[in-house]
Amino acid sequence: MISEHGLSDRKLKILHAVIQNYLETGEPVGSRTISKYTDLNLSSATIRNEMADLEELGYIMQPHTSAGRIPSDKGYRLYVDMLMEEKEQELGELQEQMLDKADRMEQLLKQAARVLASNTNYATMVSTPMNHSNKIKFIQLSMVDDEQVIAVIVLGGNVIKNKIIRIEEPLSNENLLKLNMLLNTTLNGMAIEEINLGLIARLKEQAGVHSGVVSDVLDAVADAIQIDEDMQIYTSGATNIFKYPELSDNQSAQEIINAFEEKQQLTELVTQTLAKEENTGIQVYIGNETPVQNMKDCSVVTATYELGDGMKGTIGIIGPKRMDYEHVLKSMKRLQNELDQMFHKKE
Amino acid sequence: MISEHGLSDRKLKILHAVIQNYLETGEPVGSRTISKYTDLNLSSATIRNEMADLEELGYIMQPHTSAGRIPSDKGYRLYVDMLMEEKEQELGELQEQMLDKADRMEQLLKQAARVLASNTNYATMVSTPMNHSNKIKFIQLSMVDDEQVIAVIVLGGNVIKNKIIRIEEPLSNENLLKLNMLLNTTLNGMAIEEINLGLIARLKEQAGVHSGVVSDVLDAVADAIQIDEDMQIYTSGATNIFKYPELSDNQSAQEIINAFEEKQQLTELVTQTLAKEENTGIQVYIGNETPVQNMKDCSVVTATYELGDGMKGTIGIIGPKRMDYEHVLKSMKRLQNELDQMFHKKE
DNA sequence: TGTTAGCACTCAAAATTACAGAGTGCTAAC
DNA sequence: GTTAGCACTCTGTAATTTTGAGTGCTAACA
Repeated sequence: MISEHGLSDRKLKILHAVIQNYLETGEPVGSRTISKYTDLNLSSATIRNEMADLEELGYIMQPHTSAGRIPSDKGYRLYVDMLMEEKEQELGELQEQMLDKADRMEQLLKQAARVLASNTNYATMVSTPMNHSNKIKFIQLSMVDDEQVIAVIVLGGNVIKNKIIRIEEPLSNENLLKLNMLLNTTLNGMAIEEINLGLIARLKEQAGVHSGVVSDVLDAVADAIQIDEDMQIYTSGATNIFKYPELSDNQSAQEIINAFEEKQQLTELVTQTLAKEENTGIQVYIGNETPVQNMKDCSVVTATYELGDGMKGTIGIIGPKRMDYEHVLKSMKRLQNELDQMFHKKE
Repeated sequence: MISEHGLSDRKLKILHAVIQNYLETGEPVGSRTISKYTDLNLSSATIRNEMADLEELGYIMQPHTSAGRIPSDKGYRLYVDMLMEEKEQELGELQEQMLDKADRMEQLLKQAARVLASNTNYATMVSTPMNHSNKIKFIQLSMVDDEQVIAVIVLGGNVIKNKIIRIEEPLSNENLLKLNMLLNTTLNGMAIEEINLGLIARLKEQAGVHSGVVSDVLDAVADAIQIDEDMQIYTSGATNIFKYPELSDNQSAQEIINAFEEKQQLTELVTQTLAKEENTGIQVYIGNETPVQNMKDCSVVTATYELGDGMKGTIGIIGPKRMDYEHVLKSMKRLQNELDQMFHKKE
């Protein structure tokens, strides 16, 4: 039985065994181990021959001449795509842990990252939902005192933006009312992309003397769409990488932790994840496949969750290439579901 | 010449030399090194005698029997308090680097942490200013749609808080106006501590049917004072600790980095720093003196900066005990000044 | 009396050696 | 096609030696 990757059934079984064994131990695995580990009833010598083939095909490799084999990125890829079966796992526990402190979204997401990290023993990240394409729901200007006006802008998913605007001379109540009216009638229900230069010019014209204020308000609106501005990323368990010797040398550890501290790179990961639409929304990057160069020695698993409003956020798990993919994918799916549920319950 | 610590001038010079040398190299320093390093013109044997005394007095210690000496916490303390002279340093550069991207306070502080980290090669943190004791400047309720009201609260230092409040039935414009009036006349200019139960009861009574909304607004106000809620801590250069072998073993590195990731402990550090008022606002914690247990093998230097409005924030530098105190203190003072300047300029 | 030269001693770190064990590839026999 | 067997390779570890920096102490010196 040969499928498109050109591997015999027996080779597949051996590859599977090598990878599973390596996932557990983190040590190169030799032919003798496999010959006992599997139900193939083959001698180590036979296994050796097969393994030599598998190495030639690029699925496994030797760290040095007389060591066992470890999976290559290609090997992991085949494993994740085809070989792995998903584990069963006890449910409910995660949810309980999460509902515990979940009074605010921010807290909730932080907590989610934390639970996921302690649940998997890998490093995790959760991004706040992003207003991908969003509509203005409400705009309001109010005088704070004689010199300052505050602009409050509410967007689709109840995302709120403020801006304090300095003015030279106080606005009369009447004028304030007019401005509010003008802004709301013109902009409400409008998607941010629809606000173009023509519209802006028209608005300013109608605002007359107060065109300065209008342009400040529009600045605030512009800020609101700035993705990086309003996307927060919560991380947890970065130090988990120290549990895996292959990632704990100073060099790798520094790179990974740096990526976690300066969230810049994680932002990129989120962006890429959201861009690439897949069925389940779950993606696995192995080694060099990752969009984040600092994590080239890791595997990265990402998933998206939705708020219904078109708001999407990302969950990520970062661990060694020999991560427990079955467990991770399972946990990921559960968290995804639970976040979905929670947000829809709140809705 | 003997001062209150009971050390002869010569012993002081030797201690100074030991510490300075150790700061540079990170290696235990021996008597022969000192005898060459100083202008005392003493033989190594004499130095040895003095060093034995210094060890007995607890200022220096030996990692093992036949090694040189390293400073103890007590030794560092003496050094920081008395021995150290401040270095001259070229000015201007830091400011330029900072003004670069400083369009918003958040960005500014992030940038400050970053600059400080790259300038000192230690890990740094900057906390956003906190409204220690703050007054309500302005409250405004507005209808977003038929089911939701948004409450905007502006506090002393232009800190803005929002809360979206669900209501069962729409408020009429008139009622909204009344409520706004009521809230503003009652609460404006009021310090948060002044809002007590009596006041709340009175407010609710006056609000009549809408007492529910009032209590939601007050909840939002309560949130506003929650320190932890609105204090953000930005960190940078956590990976700098890997530059110092004495902190790079897995154990210590994990602890420190964990403190940086879960900001909880840093929050404590900030609180303590703000509580303890000193002349310059700069404090040095050496080893076990630190309020953060995870950093017991480090030295922590903190400073506060002010926004004039009674808003205070904290800057922190975390490094090995053998950190370059002169440089650090200098940098700290400069950053302190520059933040002060910037915020007052903006004011 | 304080300073110094000299020496025996200590200890950690580095280098050296030896050894065991895991694993391989190849060959020859089944 | 499978397997047993063997020679060979390589790593990791443990044991051992070497090296060198540094100390404390003693005795001589100014």
